[in-house]
Amino acid sequence: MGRGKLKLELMRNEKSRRLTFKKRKHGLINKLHQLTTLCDVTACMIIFDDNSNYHEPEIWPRDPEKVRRIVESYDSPKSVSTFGLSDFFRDRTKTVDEELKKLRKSNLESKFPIRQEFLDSLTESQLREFGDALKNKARIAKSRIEFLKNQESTMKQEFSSTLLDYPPPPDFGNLDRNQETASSSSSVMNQNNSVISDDATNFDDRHYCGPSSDIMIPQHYYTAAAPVVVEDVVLPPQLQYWENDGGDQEEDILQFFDGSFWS
Amino acid sequence: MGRGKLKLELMRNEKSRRLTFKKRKHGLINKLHQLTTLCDVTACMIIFDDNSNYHEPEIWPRDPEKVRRIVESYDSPKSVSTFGLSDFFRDRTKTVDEELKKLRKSNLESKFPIRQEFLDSLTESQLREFGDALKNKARIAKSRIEFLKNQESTMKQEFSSTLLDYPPPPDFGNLDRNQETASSSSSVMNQNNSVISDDATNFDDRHYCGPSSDIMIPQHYYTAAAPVVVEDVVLPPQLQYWENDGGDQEEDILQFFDGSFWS
DNA sequence: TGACCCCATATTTGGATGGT
DNA sequence: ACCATCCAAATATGGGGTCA
Repeated sequence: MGRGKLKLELMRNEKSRRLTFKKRKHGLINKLHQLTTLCDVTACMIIFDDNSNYHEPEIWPRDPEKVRRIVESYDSPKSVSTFGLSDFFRDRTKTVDEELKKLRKSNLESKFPIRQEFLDSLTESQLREFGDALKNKARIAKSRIEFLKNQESTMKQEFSSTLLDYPPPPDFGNLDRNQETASSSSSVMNQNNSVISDDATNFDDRHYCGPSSDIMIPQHYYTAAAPVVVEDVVLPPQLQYWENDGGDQEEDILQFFDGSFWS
Repeated sequence: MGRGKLKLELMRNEKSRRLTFKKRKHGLINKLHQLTTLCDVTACMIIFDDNSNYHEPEIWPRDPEKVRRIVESYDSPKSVSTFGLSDFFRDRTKTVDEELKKLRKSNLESKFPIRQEFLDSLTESQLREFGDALKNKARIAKSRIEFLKNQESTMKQEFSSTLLDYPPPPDFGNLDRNQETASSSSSVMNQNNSVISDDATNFDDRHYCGPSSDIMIPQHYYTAAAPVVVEDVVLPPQLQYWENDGGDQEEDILQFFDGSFWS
């Protein structure tokens, strides 16, 4: 016996259809989970069981917040300003929350560079989540850049070459509902943990991506290319093994910290 | 040989990781497609390839419009008013579009009941799409109802029993940017293709769901229960086989037309 | 690099059965 | 109705190859 081959059409038998639905749904979610962890990609899925009433949609990841985040970054160009790294700081436990809030404030006050102490303070899972938030942010900015690039090229402005000029440091206005202003320097890790000081040369293939904060970034700054400032950052203890692993994959977690995403 | 067992962790080898990603992504999309067609559910998936640059997110279904629709109905309570059946009428070919526009107008002018000619005019795939749109609409209204039910029960109003009173016919204001007003009657198929005339009795387990149009529905009407008007509708030719099939599954397509969704 | 093909095995899953 | 378990067939997919 075993089983017969399966035609790709709606299953006529209600009972087996429901059973199959549950089995396959489970398998599908399992496989999506595998895909994301095996290949380090972010993904989400929404499944409505239209037939059974009184049933919530099945989603993956389980956390609706994550789904929302992914979905938002999917149609990012429309909602750049509404997505913020602050999402990462939501729904923390009280103590961790306090600690992070403090860290965040100090982080903001020090004008956006990612601080060594900040990274050190995170557990691995927090760091992963932080990385995800950065990924989302990077994607949003990147798609925005692409969008504006296309817009620019179709407009065929004769001034397009001037876009590569070094823009004046943007003033991002009030941050975190306080009254300080911040400079435009943005700090990210690079792959070999070395220093690349900002000499304001060869930045033609990099783009300013804005600070990691949920503030509204003036649109025209996205159109301008700017050098990426890279500081020397030591990996936090939770990720040290990525360094010493000897494999060719240490960029896995670091990748979104370096400039390759923006090339 | 063959292959070794696979640990559920990030694949260290970049090459095989990318390869696996492609294979599994394909398999996943395939399986999602199978799930939806086999079990008649609506689902969507978004996969970002964070590592490779210059790459759009992979989505399923292919049509971004459909993804958008599903996603919107996922967080429906926030966007009830922005989702409309009119989505179904977008991106048609010119001729079909004209025809449908006409049909739509006549449909609206006849105050929302689904017209026989309208259903007849659709191809099977169009009909399926139409069904999907209805499903979405139903889901949105249903979740709205659930939300308000909960709201109501938590408020523990002493007037809650009055919610079952028959509400006055709502005036939905201007429709389709024209100046006509419409009655509240909503027409749906029922399972055995028979007539259930509106006698305004035993409607306690049904709820008014609003017309199938992208107009803003006054919120308080959702809180009121109302009878569902059901007219006699013959299945369009494309779906006749569902009737004569003799199986126990003829409700498969009809289900979202009858009132069972609202019980 | 990507697109396909092969193949041996790992994994999924229809269908049946039994329990509640 | 649901759920768990079993089993064998069907499928997915690592790893390797070839071609362009």
